[in-house]
Amino acid sequence: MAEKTVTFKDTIDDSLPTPLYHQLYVLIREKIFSGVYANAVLIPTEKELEKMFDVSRITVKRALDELAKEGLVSRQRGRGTTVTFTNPVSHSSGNMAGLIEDMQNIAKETTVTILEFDYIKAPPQAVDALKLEPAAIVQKAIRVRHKDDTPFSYVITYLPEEIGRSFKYEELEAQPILALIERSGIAISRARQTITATLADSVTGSTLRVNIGSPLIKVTRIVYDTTDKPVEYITIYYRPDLYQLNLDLSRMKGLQSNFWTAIP
Amino acid sequence: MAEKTVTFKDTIDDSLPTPLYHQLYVLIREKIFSGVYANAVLIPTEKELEKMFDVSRITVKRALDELAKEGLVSRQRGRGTTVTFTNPVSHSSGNMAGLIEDMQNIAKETTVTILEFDYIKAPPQAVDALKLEPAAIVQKAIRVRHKDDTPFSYVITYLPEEIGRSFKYEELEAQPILALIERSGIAISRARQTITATLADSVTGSTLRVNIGSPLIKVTRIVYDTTDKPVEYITIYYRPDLYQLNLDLSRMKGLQSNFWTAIP
DNA sequence: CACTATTTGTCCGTATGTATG
DNA sequence: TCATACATACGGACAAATAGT
Repeated sequence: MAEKTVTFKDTIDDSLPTPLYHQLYVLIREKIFSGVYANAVLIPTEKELEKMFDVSRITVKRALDELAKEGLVSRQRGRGTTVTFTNPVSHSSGNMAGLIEDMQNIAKETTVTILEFDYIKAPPQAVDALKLEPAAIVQKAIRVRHKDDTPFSYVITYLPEEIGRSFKYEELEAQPILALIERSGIAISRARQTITATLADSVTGSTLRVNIGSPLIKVTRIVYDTTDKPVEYITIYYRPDLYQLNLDLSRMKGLQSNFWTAIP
Repeated sequence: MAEKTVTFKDTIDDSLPTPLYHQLYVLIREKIFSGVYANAVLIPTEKELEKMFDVSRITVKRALDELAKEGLVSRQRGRGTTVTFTNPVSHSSGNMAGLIEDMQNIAKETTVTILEFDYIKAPPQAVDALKLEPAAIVQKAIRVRHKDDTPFSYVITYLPEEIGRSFKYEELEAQPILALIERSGIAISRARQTITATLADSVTGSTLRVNIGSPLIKVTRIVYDTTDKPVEYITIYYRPDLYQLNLDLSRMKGLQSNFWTAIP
């Protein structure tokens, strides 16, 4: 029986744009999040990490200091570095309705700031998604959603002009956009959503208060009405440390539910 | 009516670990992927970018050179820099069955390499997910899935020992792991899956052939049998430039399907 | 209560990479 | 291309806090 014992040796790469201390920071942080370094346990000492990754102590120290600054570890001289983060284990929150209903619950617990609200010539991706004429006008809105004063999502929406005109700037602050769309007499039937990962740039990074180059969950969604006409094109960036997408799958009936959970 | 015309001025941040040329590279790349800079159009000249982001020409040049090296743009002296990438617009691939069935289709079009295969003392997150005794033994396997010789996913699976022992190392190369679990007499009923974003570290980065610090989609899944006993704990890292998660949502019946699509 | 090994905090000198003008 | 400034990374030295003998 072939049971190979592969020693899992992590390495960091010197021939890359990202600084070593940041690579190390990411690597250790990932171990904390994934539970390899569990809460309250001592992680390897500076000297050990120095040998493990073949870098200088200054580099190790800086990586650990950054982790400490983010509150993921606590450092004490003479003692070592301990993890101060309990990774959120599989939340078994009960089943929920679909995303559309769920979004209205999120809206109740969070606040919205509007960064941009404008009618513009539709950019190519909006023309494509909303099946518009090339020079069509769309309503573009950029909103940031906060929970307890911490921003967790950056939302760009494009609506066909006639739908956008059915509500005012001020209403967007108080109500979810799907509710406003429905109020204008449109019956929403389905949505197609794509989930991927990207890096924070200067705009999303500073707005969501994360470093440029931090990972973000990117969700793109096109919402259709009952006549299969696209009525909303939306792009959302989520902070993965604050929000995650959960899916419940079932063999019998296909997907059951999906919902976002806050990470405490 | 308050129609503010917000000039969307992107900036890059000097007070950050990532080099400026790399921040600029990420920023422009994102514009290309999102369709702001569509295929075949000229992007701003070096001098314009220099002024837009308030950096030196050397920095701009390096960012554009990196984009050219990746084949996203084409540079011609005296002409400018043109985008040579068509962003994949909403694939309307027909509806599909749930993830469990879909994975078997993926298996047919791709190849698997096993990096690690071992029986080890369960790490804390596996103990928690699989509801094991603290010192229990689990089968840990790390596999990389390729499509056309390009790696697109890095998969870590943990199985309770008795399930793992029901098949051999060699079988894992040929068959999807869920099929092997079912063959051992276990009836799979449901799964809970969490999707988030993370950064490539040295291991995932080099295996998936992306730079350290590149964004990756991270999926964590716990699969349960019909008695609600967890039978598999799995973590997958996907390259977001090659694979995306798609969800079809419906107001009436909850989620309809979810599937991964390759990006051409 | 020292004594000691361990571990982190602070500092220095130097070499290299990044970015500006 | 050059000169300059700053960040990154290295090796080393010493100080201060901690835990165990």
